[in-house]
Amino acid sequence: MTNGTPAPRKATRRDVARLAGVSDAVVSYTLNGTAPVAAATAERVRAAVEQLGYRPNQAARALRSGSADTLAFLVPSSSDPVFTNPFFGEYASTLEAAARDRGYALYTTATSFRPDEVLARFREFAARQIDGVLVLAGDTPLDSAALDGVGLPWIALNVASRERGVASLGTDLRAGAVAATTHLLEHGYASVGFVGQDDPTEPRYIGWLQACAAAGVPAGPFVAAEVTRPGGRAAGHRIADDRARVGSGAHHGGHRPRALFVASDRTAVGVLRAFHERGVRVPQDVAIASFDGSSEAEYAWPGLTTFRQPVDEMARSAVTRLLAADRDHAHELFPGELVLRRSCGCPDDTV
Amino acid sequence: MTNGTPAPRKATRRDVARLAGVSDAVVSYTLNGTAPVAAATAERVRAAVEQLGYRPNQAARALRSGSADTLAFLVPSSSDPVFTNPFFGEYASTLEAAARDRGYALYTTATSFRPDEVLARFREFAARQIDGVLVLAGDTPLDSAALDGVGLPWIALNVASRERGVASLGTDLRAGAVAATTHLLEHGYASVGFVGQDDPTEPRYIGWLQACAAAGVPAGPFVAAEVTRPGGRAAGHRIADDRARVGSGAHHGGHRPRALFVASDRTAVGVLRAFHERGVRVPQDVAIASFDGSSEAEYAWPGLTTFRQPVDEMARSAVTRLLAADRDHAHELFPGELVLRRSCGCPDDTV
DNA sequence: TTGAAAGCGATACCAT
DNA sequence: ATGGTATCGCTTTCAA
Repeated sequence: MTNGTPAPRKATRRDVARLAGVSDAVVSYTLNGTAPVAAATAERVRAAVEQLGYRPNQAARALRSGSADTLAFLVPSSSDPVFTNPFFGEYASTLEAAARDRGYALYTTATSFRPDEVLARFREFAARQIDGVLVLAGDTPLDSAALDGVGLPWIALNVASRERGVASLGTDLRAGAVAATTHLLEHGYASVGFVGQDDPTEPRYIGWLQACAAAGVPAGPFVAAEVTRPGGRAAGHRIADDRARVGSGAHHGGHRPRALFVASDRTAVGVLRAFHERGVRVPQDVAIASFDGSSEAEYAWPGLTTFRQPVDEMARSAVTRLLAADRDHAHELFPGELVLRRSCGCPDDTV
Repeated sequence: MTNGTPAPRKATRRDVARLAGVSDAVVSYTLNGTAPVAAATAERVRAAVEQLGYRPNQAARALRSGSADTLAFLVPSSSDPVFTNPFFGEYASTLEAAARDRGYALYTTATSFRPDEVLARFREFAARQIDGVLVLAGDTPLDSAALDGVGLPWIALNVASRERGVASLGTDLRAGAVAATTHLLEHGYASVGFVGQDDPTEPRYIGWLQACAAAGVPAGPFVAAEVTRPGGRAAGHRIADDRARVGSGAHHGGHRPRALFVASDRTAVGVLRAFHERGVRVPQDVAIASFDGSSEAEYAWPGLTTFRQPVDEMARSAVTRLLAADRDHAHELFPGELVLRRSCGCPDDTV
């Protein structure tokens, strides 16, 4: 096809009113519960609606009421094949369910991470009478002042830390890093290295340092890697070949670590790949714990021990807060949990 | 937050008209090119638009014109965590770009696979003045008559075969199965087994049989598996333990095959997992080729040789056909290509 | 409890 | 080339 029939001239509210023998207003009252309607009248209206297969025109409703009963989910992405963000699918799923539960539809849109593009999307949303925007921020820098200027409520998802004036939420990355690193240490490995972004202010980096310090072991080595599978693979090759160089903030390095905290599942999958290629065994030669709890950690080989981000809870909270009458500009931090699998040296894993 | 300012009272077309010193109509003419406008006038209008930051109200436009300039992407999913369809992300990405290129927004929605739910979504789309629907069908049965009744153009994505009266497209699964199986045979393996759904009419199953027949080798064994990672894992365990039973249409079985054509990457990832658990080496003990060309095949270990579905091309074609003035009810078949990696026994792979 | 009617903001037809 | 204006379908006062 494209299939499609000349459309049997859709019934309007007026048709319903006539058939039920009432005024237009009463139809509205009945359907929206905006005013009391006699039981008998309501019954006739409902029958007419049924008979005509009447569905209120949402465009008219939006025009009149200024609300399209729709939320937008905006996914800025730095790489070209958008929706590349691994969290996208998981968030989309729950956000849609949560929005629908509250009578809203969800409108999903990708964009480049460029501030002017993000702003342009916000403007488009406003023009479409959209009621609020959920932004999957990740590491995208957001120009909150400009976005606020559009006049749409919005909230940032997947954000690491509080920023003045922006509503946001995210997993407690630091605590997760502590949990993962500590677990590795409890296995008895003498030290734990870190693979992740080269950013000394990053909470996972900080958590790793803290856990090492708390255990009284030297932290290291630090191996810089992009948050991608190729980035992880490159880092893995450097480690396997004992070329891991000391990155910023590293305390020592240059020899292959016995255990590794990798800052994301994507990166860890790349590291695993590199290790396979070089014959480095996990966990026998190097143990690994990673971060995110995404599905790619589950079926990796060996299964990745990983700190799970509570995406569902975060998504539901995001919708609730976005729709709340009394809006806050807080940053909500969610706890996660460590999922144990084989890669850290634990005996078995469920899948 | 939720952030949001009291909204600086949005400018309407009337404000623009007044500021530019023209009538409402001229603003429309200028912006939409619906009628000739003097260059000087147009300039004044544009300046006013700029100055006021005017954005046409899309709800009003939709009400008046009957079109929201929006396409819907509907993803029926059988499992509860919706958006579980592995193609979802890839399609969403390209569909959105293609729609945007043509001035349409894309509205993404998940639903259960239940026919009445799908129908309900179509009705909702119609009420929202949506212009057309892209349905990611997969193996979802669609009640095309009922959907046509809604009066919305629609097209089914990811469909295996032509069905009367429905516009659809999909990869040539049979040809892909032939290519994958044949490649395995060319490696010199004496026979090639099949892991996939237990459905003798399935094109990949048929293609597998055909390729074996063409090479003059017995086809088998056939191992039934759900199109999921756990399904693949279970099948993999049966194979590794030499418990692979003869499924319907199988020609022989009961001993571990030397090579395997697996009908999807998801399934293959599960098989790989099972083989790792049992110490079956790929490709030394069993070679594997799979189907889809998704990103999970790329970083699996070993990298999966897989038949890539041309998702991008299909998505672009879907949008084009959906928007075409002269709608067809054809089924468009796309060729794919075999991506060689290590799992089939090829020497190396790029990643 | 019900009805009449005034818009919401844009489009497009009909004049001029 | 430009200006009036009816209209899209619905919500919501205001009166009755």
